[in-house]
Amino acid sequence: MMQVLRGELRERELPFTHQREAIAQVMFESTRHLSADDVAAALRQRGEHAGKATVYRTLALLVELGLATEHDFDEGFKRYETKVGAAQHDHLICTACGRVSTFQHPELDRIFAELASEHGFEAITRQVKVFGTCSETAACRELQRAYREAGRTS
Amino acid sequence: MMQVLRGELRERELPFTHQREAIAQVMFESTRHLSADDVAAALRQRGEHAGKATVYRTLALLVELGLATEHDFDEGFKRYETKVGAAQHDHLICTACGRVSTFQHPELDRIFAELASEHGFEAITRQVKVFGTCSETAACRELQRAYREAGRTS
DNA sequence: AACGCCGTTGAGAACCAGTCCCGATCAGGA
DNA sequence: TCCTGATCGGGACTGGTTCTCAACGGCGTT
Ligand SMILES: [Mn+2]
Ligand SMILES: [Mn+2]
Ligand SMILES: [Zn+2]
Ligand SMILES: [Zn+2]
Repeated sequence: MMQVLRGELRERELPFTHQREAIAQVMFESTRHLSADDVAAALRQRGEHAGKATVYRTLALLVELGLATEHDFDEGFKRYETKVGAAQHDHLICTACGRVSTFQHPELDRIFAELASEHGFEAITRQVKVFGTCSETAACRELQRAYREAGRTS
Repeated sequence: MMQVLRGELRERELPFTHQREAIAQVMFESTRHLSADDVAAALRQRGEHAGKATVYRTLALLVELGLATEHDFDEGFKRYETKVGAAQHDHLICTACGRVSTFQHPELDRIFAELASEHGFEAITRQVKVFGTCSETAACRELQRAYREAGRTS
């Protein structure tokens, strides 16, 4: 797993440093959406440390190498997610409780491929996010009801 | 057109101020994706003025009222776009030249409606963005070629 | 037309995620 | 082991956005 990173770095003649290894380790071992602070905290928890500039630089590098993706869930900061051994998926974000759930839809790949070729566009990445309210908590369900009623009358 | 704003504000018992009118005017008269600075500049050009706090507050209000949408095209700041008299659409963003083009796909609405009901989710807004390279300029087309070749070999 | 309530406005300070600086350190090939 | 160029990191800095709070202005009432 770490060999993937080693290989990508060697290919570009970039050094495989302790910090890059540790940060990649944190990313590869989690399936969650981690902020830069989350990564720094995870490092501390294993007795490692990296300056915040290095954390940001390395996360950007992992994205560049195709080993992670960057997300903005409208929280005021970015989150990162491993792409190693993970299926492509998109996100549903609950604006009430903040929960992020994922989905895969078999038709989306085809649709975006069609769109790109129609527009003479070479698609590299896509961001598909649906914001709304989930039904996990009573508060979220309450907001769902309120929103549906408002939609009917306005 | 301005009556739409007047009505939404009255309904919520919010005052219809000169600044809100001027900023909404700027938004409604443009079909482009405007930053807060763009809005302030457009105001200046018509001899009007609003403090930056007011610009941000009013843009957020227009989004809240359903009269505008907010976009993040990874430029480090947000952009806003009128929703009054505009068809729903999504965006293709060229990471080489920054151009943003739009598209509509007839199947997307159905797909997101299905997804939402499958997940017990009440969808309010969606953000669909495709990042890549367009074919508008020679530089963009050059990057398209480079990217396709890299994709074949890596 | 004047009054009064209360939300709005605006100049600037504050905030904060992310970037930059640059001297010390390190990876890794010779 | 040596050498060199890239990386690291603490802290300063940036810039978009939000906050503060006294002055102001809608707008319903009288
Ligand atoms: Mn995810
Ligand atoms: Mn648009
Ligand atoms: Zn929820
Ligand atoms: Zn382009």
